[in-house]
Amino acid sequence: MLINEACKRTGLTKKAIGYYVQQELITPSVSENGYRDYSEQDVEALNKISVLRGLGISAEETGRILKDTTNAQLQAASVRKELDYRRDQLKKSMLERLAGGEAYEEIGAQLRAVEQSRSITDKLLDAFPGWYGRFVCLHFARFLGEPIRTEDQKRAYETVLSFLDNLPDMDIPKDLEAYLIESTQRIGADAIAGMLEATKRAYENPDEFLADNEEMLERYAAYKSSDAYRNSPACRLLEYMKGFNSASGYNDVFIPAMKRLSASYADYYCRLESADKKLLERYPEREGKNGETE
Amino acid sequence: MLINEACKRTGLTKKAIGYYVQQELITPSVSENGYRDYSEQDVEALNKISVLRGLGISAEETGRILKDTTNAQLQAASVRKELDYRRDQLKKSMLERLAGGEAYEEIGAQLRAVEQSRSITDKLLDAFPGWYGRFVCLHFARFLGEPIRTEDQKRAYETVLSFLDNLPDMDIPKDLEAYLIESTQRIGADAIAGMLEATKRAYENPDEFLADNEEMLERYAAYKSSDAYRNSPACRLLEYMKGFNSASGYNDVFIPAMKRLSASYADYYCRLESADKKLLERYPEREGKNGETE
DNA sequence: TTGCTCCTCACGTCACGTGAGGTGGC
DNA sequence: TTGCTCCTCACGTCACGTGAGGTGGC
Repeated sequence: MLINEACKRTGLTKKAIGYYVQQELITPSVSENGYRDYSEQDVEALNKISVLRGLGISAEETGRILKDTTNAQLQAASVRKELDYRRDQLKKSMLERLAGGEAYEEIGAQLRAVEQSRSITDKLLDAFPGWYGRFVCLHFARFLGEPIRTEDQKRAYETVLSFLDNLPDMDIPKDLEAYLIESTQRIGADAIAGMLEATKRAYENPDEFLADNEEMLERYAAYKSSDAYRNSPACRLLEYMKGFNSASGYNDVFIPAMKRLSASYADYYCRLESADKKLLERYPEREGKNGETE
Repeated sequence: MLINEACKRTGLTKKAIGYYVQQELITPSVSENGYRDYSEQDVEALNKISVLRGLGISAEETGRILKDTTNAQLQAASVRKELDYRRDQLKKSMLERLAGGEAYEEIGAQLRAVEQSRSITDKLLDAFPGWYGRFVCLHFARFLGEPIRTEDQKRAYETVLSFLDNLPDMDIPKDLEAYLIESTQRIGADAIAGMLEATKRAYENPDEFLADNEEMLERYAAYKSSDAYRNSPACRLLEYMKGFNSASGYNDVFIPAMKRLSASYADYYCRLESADKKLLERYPEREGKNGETE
């Protein structure tokens, strides 16, 4: 079909469609007279593009999402938006307070904290693949709300940024990476937030958690020491990541810097350690369930 | 001071400052050698600009806010952001659902509803001055979440848009407009949302409301029939608006179209009418407390 | 021929970023 | 002279919008 019909069927303008063609989000065939011929698949893709663009996703990321057969890209976009959204929520309340008479300086300081948090979470999401990146990103986002006040925090912030900038590619074996992405492609931001909440309750009341979930923990411990687990990709992935976290400096550089940067993270880490100790007393064969993401 | 120092003191880049100078958000003096000389006031303004831009306000609107001695512009920006924020909240959940496997078509329909709601609230905010615009805007925003499904709704939507586009300037007498803006410049989006909530509770349970607030209503009725009220700018403003709402077609065109556009608004209107009737029975001298904004 | 569609430039928008090339002050 | 700062100008970015001018099909 010609462009006018494609416009009618998608609600897009000629210019917009032209732009997507130029950016190669779609590649309609060209007839002899030079007119472009849009197929049904093109229209379908254009409708998706229209929705994704309307949801605030860039043309480039839209392109990646359309090409992606897993939905890892869509999940990543969703997490990015989730974080954007939280930041906008904070910004909106800042504007509200500004309109209510609060000083520009105070708001400015909080605004800087928000931007700093953003650069860290953005880099985290890029640094780690698939669901793991989404998890780490949302996990640390919770501790990055405080403005930087001391010189030590500033240095810690710089350390974190340069660590993430220089982090080598994880280079997960292809089969394990495929396993990671496929097995977790349905786990969205909401589900991750729920898991983080559950973990939080667990480490805040470790005794209660141990009592309430005894059966589940028993089964988990049994599974962890079974042969089926030891041969599973999940186990190999975990081993691989532990290795990466030691070798890359994640454990020795990144985590300590995060503790210096964020008092709330330091506090969390401390509680987690003591909760983990209790868990180890009960189940000595396992070694730190949450240890992998600290 | 020279531009480099202005950069240090504000955290802005040379190019950004240059842009604000070009857009005349600040107008530093120029020395003989052609160098610009930034004053303390310029730095102060630049710091404000930096905050407002960081909060997502456009350079143009930032300029209006800086020039405005009342804070009507800042309040309007805050309301606009409040609505943006709500839309983004909806969009974020749509993206989440898309990532969770929901169909593009369904999400697309909801997205169109969001955009339609946006064009109406934007026009409302522009059409009415000061606090009144903010109030009307947030008021109607509550009823504009539903997608347009029928032809009749589509026509009603077009009617609403063209009504708002062709609405004549309210042309409030200068003294009344100044009164309106000044007396309400501290009422932000949060406060308005609270008032709308309270009104909602009142019309949903009119009997309870009448019983619980008897004293207040008595005083209000007494005030309304006092000479002090009749000579107040508040009274004249109300009279003026009633006249405008009759003459402009607000009552006869806009409100009926809104009822056809939004079932939830029609429902609200109906409840409001019956609640108002009860109020009139009790306090016959008054004529529709909420009538002014329907 | 007329009216409509398609095409390809080219320039505009918004809020800057990134040089290039030239000048001024120490 | 060197190194640093300031200036203006031009072009790039992102996702298109708005014509202009030319061609093609009925």
